[in-house]
Amino acid sequence: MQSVVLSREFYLRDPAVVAWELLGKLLLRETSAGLCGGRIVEVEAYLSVRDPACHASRGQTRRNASMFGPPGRAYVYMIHSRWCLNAVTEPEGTPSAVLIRAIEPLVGIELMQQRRGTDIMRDLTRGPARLCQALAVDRTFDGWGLTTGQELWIGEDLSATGSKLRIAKSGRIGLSSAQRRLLRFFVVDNRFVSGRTGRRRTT
DNA sequence: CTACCGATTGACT
DNA sequence: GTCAATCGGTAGA
Repeated sequence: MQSVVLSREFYLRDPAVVAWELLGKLLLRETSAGLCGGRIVEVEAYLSVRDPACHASRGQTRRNASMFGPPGRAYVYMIHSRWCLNAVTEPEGTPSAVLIRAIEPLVGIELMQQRRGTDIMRDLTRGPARLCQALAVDRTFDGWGLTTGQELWIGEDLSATGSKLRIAKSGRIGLSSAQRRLLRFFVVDNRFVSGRTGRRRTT
C-alpha cells in the first residue's frame, strides 16, 4: 500500500473542489493493532458561513472550533452518539470542511471487522459514523493534522490505475436545510457508497 | 440547571 | 420503505 501524504496546500481551496478531488484518495489509520483504511468513495462539502447546513454557519463554539483552524486538520463531531470525520478546508478563519461519508475497505479488513462487530464487508465503512468506528476515530482526533502521515492521514494512491473515476453529485444526505445544493460527490456504481446512488451524473 | 435537537444507524414492516 | 434509540452540544432560564 504505497501512498504519498496530501499536503496542507491540497486543502487550501474551495471545499467543493477538495471534496471532488478527495474521491479515490486513501484514508489510512495506524494503531499498535496495525494499519487499516481504504479508498474514499463518498464525500460532502460544507461551505462556511454562506452555507446554513454548515455547523460553523452560526459562529464558533467549542464543538466546531477546529473548523476555524488551519486547513488539512480533522474536524470530528458527534451526532446521535456517533463520531463523524471531516477534513478542514480553506485558510484559517474560514470554517469550511469536507465530510468523509464512505470508504472502500482495502487494508486491515479483519481489524475493521472486529471494531464494527460484523463480517459483512458492505457494513464496515459505508456511512460517516461506520467508517469512524471501523478506523477507531473519535473526539481525540478533533484537530488532528491529516498531513502528518501518522496515526490518521489521507494520501494519494500510487497503485491506482490511470483510469478516470466516474463521479456523480447530488444533494447532501440527512439535512433539514439547503438540500437543493449539489454538494455530495460519490463514485458511480461503487457498492460502498451510502444512501441513494441516483442523481446527477457529471463525468 | 433543563429542554430540545441532530451532517446516523440498525431494526423492523 | 419506515421509525426511534440515544446522548453530547447548544441555547435559554
